[in-house]
Amino acid sequence: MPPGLKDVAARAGVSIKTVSNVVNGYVHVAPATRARVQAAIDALGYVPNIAARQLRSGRSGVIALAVPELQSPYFAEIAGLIVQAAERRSWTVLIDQTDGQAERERDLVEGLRRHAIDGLIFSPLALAGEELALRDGTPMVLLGERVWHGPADHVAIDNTAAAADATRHLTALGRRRIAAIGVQNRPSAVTAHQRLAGYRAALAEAGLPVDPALEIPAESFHRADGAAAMARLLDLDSRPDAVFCFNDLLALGAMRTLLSQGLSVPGDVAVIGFDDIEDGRFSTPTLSTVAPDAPRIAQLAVELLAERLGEGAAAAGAPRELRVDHRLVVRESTAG
Amino acid sequence: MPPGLKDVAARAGVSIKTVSNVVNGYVHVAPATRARVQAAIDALGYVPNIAARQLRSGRSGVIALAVPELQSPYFAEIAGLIVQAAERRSWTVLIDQTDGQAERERDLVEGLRRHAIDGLIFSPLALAGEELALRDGTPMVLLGERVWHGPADHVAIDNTAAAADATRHLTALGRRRIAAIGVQNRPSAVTAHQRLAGYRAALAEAGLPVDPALEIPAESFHRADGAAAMARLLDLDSRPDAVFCFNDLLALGAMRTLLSQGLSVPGDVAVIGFDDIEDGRFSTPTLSTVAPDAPRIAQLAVELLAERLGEGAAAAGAPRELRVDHRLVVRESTAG
DNA sequence: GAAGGACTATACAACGTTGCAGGACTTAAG
DNA sequence: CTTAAGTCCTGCAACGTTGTATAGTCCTTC
Repeated sequence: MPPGLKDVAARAGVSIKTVSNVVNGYVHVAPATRARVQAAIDALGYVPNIAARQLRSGRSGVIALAVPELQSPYFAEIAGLIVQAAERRSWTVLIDQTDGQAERERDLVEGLRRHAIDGLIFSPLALAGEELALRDGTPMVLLGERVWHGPADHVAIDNTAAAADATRHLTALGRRRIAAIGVQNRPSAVTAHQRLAGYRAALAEAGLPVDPALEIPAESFHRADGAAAMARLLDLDSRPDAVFCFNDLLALGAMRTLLSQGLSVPGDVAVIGFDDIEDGRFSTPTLSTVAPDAPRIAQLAVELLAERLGEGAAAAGAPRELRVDHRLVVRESTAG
Repeated sequence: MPPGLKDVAARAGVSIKTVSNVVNGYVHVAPATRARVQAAIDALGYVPNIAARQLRSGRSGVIALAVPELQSPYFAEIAGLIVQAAERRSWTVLIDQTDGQAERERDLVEGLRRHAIDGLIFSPLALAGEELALRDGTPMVLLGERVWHGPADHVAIDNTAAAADATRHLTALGRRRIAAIGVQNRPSAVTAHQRLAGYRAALAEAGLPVDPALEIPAESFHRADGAAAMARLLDLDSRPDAVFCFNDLLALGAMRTLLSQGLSVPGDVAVIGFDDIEDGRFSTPTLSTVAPDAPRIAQLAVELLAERLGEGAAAAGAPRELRVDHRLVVRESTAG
């Protein structure tokens, strides 16, 4: 029903291939012919059929982005930024939610969509290591720490250093009983492991003991988990005077528990989070946090993919691991 | 490079079409043949090529969802729900951010992707009315109030009634100077118009005057806009004792300004929002709001699209407009 | 014992596009 | 004047899939 090259060609009185050449900006087309073809294109409202183009060329112009969940502000922000970065290369981004389920992550890597996408930007939660190696030739960029050594590029901040920075900020304020919220034991929870490591390192640096009772696990990284974890901390004989939460949502949940118990933040307990989501800039009190350079993460992820998709040279190089900066953002929840 | 029907057929010693029949679950295939073909499929790791399938059938199995911005929790939630609903029909959702720019909305409706998607769920911000009529045969479902009378289905809550409910809640608490934040004059800002209408209706109902000084505009519906609008209200000679914000982000921003000025919520000023995003359940104080039945909106939108995509009958019916329920959620920001 | 139907499998064409090979013509170089 | 190079355009084949048409086999049923 919609017009194809054939219809345009008929109207302009040229061959199908010539129309194709005009559409693709091939140089050796006489200006007069080009104009005539263009007029026909405009008149008919011709739009190239992507499916046919892809079938022919193998490229779809679509990259997939797989994140655990869009509802989480951090991932929503990253997604938005990646869409913008991809747009500059006129790529379309197909966003997938894995809900952190291994099965869905696997489906994505192996599954139906394999032909439909040129590349994949993946923020794995459940899958770790070699399981991801299943993927065939399609280039993949992983967001987050390097969890395996297959042929995929990585873009991440230095989680351990960043967590240490956050914790060090608390020790510098003179806090002595500093809790951590967000510990996860699953082997694939690399991010949590590294933030825990950074936390412990900063404690050691300040000569403070590591107290297992202050390291609170969290099933997932949502406000409710943070609220529940804080409640557990308040049940302790001697409650902490500061908390480092492995992300901002946990921190917001923790603050909610503190404030609803009549405690003051940062008076009684200082709270610091991780991610610098917008919520933390408008909460009461505003939330101190560690801000990863999210725009840069997005930009680099897309660039790495573009290199892999580029012709020859860079396409086959060794997997790369790129570090992105982070910075400490001090707000009311830890400020004097 | 990846195996096709041809390769599977060769390995199983059958025709290409027979493999196709097995893949598509055609009934009249002898069990033995089916098993042999399936074995070949598994052995080769065959995955159907969607592009070819689409080229042949005209259907891509992809629907597009266009929202103003993913960063906004309400849209992120809707997007997540729609992805889930679409998954049950094994559709893939292509999420587009329009950033509320007319041009991007237009591109989407007319543009390149026209062939690539079977249907479109659209939450328009900048475009109104007949401009959307440009779209050819592709079915479209609009989220939000009916802004035109072209051939598209609509799914929305009754914004006017919901806004009146929120405002009525404030009058019932005995508040007399009730402000509104989020007024927009653009003709396409239908949602804002209707919430304003509901607000005014509830004031009238309570015998309160409409005071233009209390109707504060907002460029967009983000926390920063809410914070700025609240600051303007606090500059008034006599400040309001309650605020109805047209969404929760505005409300969170407004609360931030109030609390940072040392005012109490709801003691000095009661605040109510709209959307029931998660942030409001963990803010301090927790935020009263109007909760649209988002899961139902998502479900209906996908169902309507499915009907239009279905064979014959329902596909060509008159455009429908579906109402979804909402309910008032009272939390600390308005509770005694 | 013949006619009809259900079952099983195949071949061919087509979807809309682009790469390749090549033809016809023009201009520049020797 | 011949050859080479450049320009402009065209036809054919192929990408991987599925709908239609067809044909052979086997089982009913009268």
